[in-house]
Amino acid sequence: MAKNYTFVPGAEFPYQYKYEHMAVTTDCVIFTYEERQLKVLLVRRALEPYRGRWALPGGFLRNTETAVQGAMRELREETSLEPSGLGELGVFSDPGRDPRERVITLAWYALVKPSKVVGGDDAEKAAWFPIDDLPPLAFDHEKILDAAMEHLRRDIYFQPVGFELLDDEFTMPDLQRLYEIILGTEFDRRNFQRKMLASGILKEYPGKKKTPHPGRHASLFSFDSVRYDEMKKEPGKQEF
Amino acid sequence: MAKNYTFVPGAEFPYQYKYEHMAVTTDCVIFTYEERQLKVLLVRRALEPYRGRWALPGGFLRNTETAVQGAMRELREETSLEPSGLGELGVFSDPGRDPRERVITLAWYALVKPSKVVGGDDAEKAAWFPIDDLPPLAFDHEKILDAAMEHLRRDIYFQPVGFELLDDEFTMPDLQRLYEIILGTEFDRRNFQRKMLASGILKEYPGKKKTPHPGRHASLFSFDSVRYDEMKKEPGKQEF
DNA sequence: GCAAAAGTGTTAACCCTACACCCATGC
DNA sequence: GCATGGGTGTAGGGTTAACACTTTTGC
Repeated sequence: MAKNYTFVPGAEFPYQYKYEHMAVTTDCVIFTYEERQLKVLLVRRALEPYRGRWALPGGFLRNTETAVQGAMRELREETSLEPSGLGELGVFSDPGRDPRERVITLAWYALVKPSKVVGGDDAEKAAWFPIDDLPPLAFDHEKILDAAMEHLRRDIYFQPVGFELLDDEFTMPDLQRLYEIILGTEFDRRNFQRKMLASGILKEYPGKKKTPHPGRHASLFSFDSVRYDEMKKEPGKQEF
Repeated sequence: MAKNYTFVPGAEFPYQYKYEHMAVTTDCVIFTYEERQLKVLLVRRALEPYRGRWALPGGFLRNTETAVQGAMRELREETSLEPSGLGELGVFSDPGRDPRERVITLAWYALVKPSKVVGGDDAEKAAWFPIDDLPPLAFDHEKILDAAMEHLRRDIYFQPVGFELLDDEFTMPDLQRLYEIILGTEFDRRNFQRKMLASGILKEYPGKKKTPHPGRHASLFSFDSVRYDEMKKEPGKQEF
């Protein structure tokens, strides 16, 4: 079969194809939960267009990597973060969404524990922003973020996403507030606790958490991953 | 800003770019439900690679259209079908999935009523196959189909997908069998009917359906889209 | 008449909801 | 001691799940 592309080193336009090809980028929406707030990781753009604006970490996909690998690489390069996996978010393909030329963006999302949050050394390059207090973003990244929030709201019914956003040990009120923020609702304390414990994926963790405010200290729990893996094998719809 | 691509008409490789670009295609998984079977629409490939094999309808994305528009166009060109909308399925980006060169495929899916099923005129070019009796497929299209089935199973909880797969009038046993096939489970006849009627999105339709087999004839129902639109506006998790 | 499929109603178990009281802690 | 927040138990309502008998139809 005849090759339908060629590479001409040194040419002004060295990547040459028989058929129309496209620029493809990946972007990542990385959430964490810290200080009772849902936060998202942004990077400051060093190049035009939108130079100086905050944007989702991401960049051009290389020809030898899968989309997930590309998203992971860009994320590592720009923020030193390496989540355990990326969930598929969607395709953003509006022909006018990038002023330079038509760019297809493959969006991904991940949840990380606050303990993995990058330090403040390069706060001018990468920083966490509360989801309800964001700076203006580059491109159509607001739209991508909206899609990510919607995915998060849907996933929380089927996967124990709460535990990927919290530190290894957490209190029941912390977990509850996280659910309330993501879903935009409120739960009864007692019913929430009962349902969570009944699901069987929590185990008690010795000790109490000191709170900075008055009131009884809350007990600590941790996510029982062994139990969860067993449950995943069993059939049936699972909710958390 | 300097242009980072150019077009050289007549050249062997007329599409030339400053940076690496990629071939992007769209593929569609179109389901219907007919003769008590879930079926999927396939087209026979006229060109290499995989010439003569059955494949999902799809093709190269053009630079002026969104991914959905491209998927719709290819679907129309290859199968004369125009579903009301396409749902996002995912990105297939394994570098080796196309033998010609690296191709990113954006996959979509839709549900159509059997009344829209294309006739047998060009059965050699496009045809419906039962989901559990498929010919060998081109590329990684089996993988795309698996992803589509999984999406269908998830969507059926939140959207009344059953009614997009059935004709305007249908019987309760038909609807039940459809749910059972998609979810791979069995339901109690009486409980299924009660739950469906309680959801309020069905209305009775005059007449009975003659069955080809012995047994009492089943009453007909239709989907109450007015009622459904009202319910969509109301808050709360809806299941069907 | 007989087998196959569809229509209908009742009961018990379970789950979810709403709600009240007590306990530990900081100030 | 008092305000704040956390831990626990229980009763009622609603939903789901299990189950049997009757009716209509083709052969």
